[in-house]
Amino acid sequence: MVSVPARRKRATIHDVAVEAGVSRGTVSRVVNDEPYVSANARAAIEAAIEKVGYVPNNAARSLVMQRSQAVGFIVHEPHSLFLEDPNIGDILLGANTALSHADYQMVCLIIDSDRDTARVARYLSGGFVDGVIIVSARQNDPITRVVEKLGLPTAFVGHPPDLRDLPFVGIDNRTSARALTERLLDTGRRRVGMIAAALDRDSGADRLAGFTDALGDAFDSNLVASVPLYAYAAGVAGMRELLQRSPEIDGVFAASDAVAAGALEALRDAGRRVPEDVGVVGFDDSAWARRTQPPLSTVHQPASGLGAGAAELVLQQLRGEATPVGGLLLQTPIVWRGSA
Amino acid sequence: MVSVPARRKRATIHDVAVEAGVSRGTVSRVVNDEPYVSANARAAIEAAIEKVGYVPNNAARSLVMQRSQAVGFIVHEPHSLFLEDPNIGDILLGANTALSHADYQMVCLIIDSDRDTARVARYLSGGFVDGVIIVSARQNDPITRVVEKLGLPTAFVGHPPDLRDLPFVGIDNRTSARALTERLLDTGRRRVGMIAAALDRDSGADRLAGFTDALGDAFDSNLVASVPLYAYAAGVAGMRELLQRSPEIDGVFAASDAVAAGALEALRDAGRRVPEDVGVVGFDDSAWARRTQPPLSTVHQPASGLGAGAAELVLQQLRGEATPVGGLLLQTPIVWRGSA
DNA sequence: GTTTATTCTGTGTACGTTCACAGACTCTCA
DNA sequence: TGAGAGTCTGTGAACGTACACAGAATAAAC
Repeated sequence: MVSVPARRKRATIHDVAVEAGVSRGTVSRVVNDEPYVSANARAAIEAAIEKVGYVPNNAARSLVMQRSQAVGFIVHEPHSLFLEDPNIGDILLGANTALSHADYQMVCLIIDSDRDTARVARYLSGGFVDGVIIVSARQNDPITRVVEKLGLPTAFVGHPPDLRDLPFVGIDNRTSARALTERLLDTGRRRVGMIAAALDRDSGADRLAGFTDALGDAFDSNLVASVPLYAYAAGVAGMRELLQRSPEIDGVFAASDAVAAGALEALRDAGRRVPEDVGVVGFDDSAWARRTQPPLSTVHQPASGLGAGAAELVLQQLRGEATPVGGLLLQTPIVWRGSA
Repeated sequence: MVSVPARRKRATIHDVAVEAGVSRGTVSRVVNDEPYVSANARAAIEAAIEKVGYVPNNAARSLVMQRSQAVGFIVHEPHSLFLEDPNIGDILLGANTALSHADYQMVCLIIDSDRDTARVARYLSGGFVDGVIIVSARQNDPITRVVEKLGLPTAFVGHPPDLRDLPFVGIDNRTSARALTERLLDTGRRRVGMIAAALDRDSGADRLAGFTDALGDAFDSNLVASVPLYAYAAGVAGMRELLQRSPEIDGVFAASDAVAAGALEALRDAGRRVPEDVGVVGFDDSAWARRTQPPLSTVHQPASGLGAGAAELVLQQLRGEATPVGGLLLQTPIVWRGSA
């Protein structure tokens, strides 16, 4: 007669205790690396753990410890953005690496509809996570409110404009834009313009401010075209506008790589050579940057660093440490390629 | 004197019971939508839940139910792939959507080093997840072995060559390649070649097989160039080789969009016009396809469908249902753009 | 040899659920 | 009226762990 190979029950701390001839408490102390365990007992318990194949039950541990050892990673974007924004994948990876290093698990929470919002809010209230990382929060975001009400340790990647006092990690758009523009000026360009984009966002406004900083007295508002989005088509339109207004233009700072790629097309159409006639720089070091002809000089987004930084900010709070006020601003190295 | 705003304790099922004047059991029945609850009691309990802000504690529930309501999403790739492969993000999204619809949570487990392998193996053994979705498993993968040993419900996105009997979801590379090639032939091309890539992978071999199927007797091995990787540079090299061997070539099936983009460059260098002189088709419908000049005709990868399919496969096993043998092969629509 | 400190160990309780069981209350029908 | 079926409700376990506490063993000091 063949016995049914019933799903073998997992070994508990009690099984280990019996096997090693000690009590639950002592096993618990060994498992949690606490002092006051004799060498004998420790050896016996370690052997017993190995023998019965013991792995601590997380649910039981969570229940008694009142924490889950998990951190939520909330992305509040339409699905399509995951495709378009190559950074989100790297942010996720960076956060995941930092969290797992600290023995925390990362749970992906993706919000794409109002139904999702409710589900995630419920999830957060359920104590499933000890903290959250929020990517691209919206202004007056319901999730942000839930998190605030629960007092959950939080870190934002990029910060919502209405919540300057919560911990966040971002890049210093203004300083980076300034450095990039200065480098462009150093190559001998005389008439440098900018295609500014998304001025309703912090990032867009700060990049323009950095450009203005770099030009100082030489700033000429006639050399700035403003487009609504960080998009290819917007770049084409913005460049045409600049060419019309200032045909003698010889340098362009595009607010993003996609915008820069569009600018390249408009310049090509207008018969200008890049970089000979006009130098072009982008921002983001996205996939665009390496695929344009010539490849773009741009500013590298330290995406995985952003993720790791946000994770670290959450972990700090979890450990009860203070977080830096005003957020964490990351360095953004300039990548010089062929376009300027 | 100001009282310390102590972290407010979460309401338990017991609090609800007291508030509603019933017992824990009855509340549990309402929460879990079980029958045999009077209308009175139900109303009182629902009001009480609202009032005390009760949300079930997952750890306690997991402990007694012996399950976690979570599914692991395992990606076994170097970090860089997350950047390069736009599909992984969509697969993740598709899986996440399907799982959360069934009230399961998705936990991201990314393996990038041997240390990660050990960590994830330990995690899986810890009963943190009820099932797993594995993306791009390797041959003889230690994680696959752990999963098998634990008898964890599993689904692969794309299947490792050595595990044909486990549930998987993939695309029908062969049929898709055949359909694409036939369509290319239908446009009147006489000498159609292929840049085959990654023949050591299922996908690469199947795409070549589909090409061969479509050509039938007209197949000419002289018109096939084989390159090691799905990469741009490989596409350039492959196309040069084909042009040298068969200068009269007027159609090319590139094994991926990246390869096709490389082929486009090689054709441009050789002074051939696309699509007038040579028709080019790619595979994947990746970001490349829309950025080349002209944009590529290609086969669309139903990435989010793959994720959703894998999730469904795991959920089926979780419900105790049978899974389709031989895996799930998804339809791949042809996207006809300017390159052929 | 007694006291005192130090190291080690076992036990009971609590965490917040679900589930099986037993009992109470309503109906219906003979 | 009483038996039986169907509906509803409360109670006591159990899940596997951490932690506080009490107590035993050992070592050190007088």
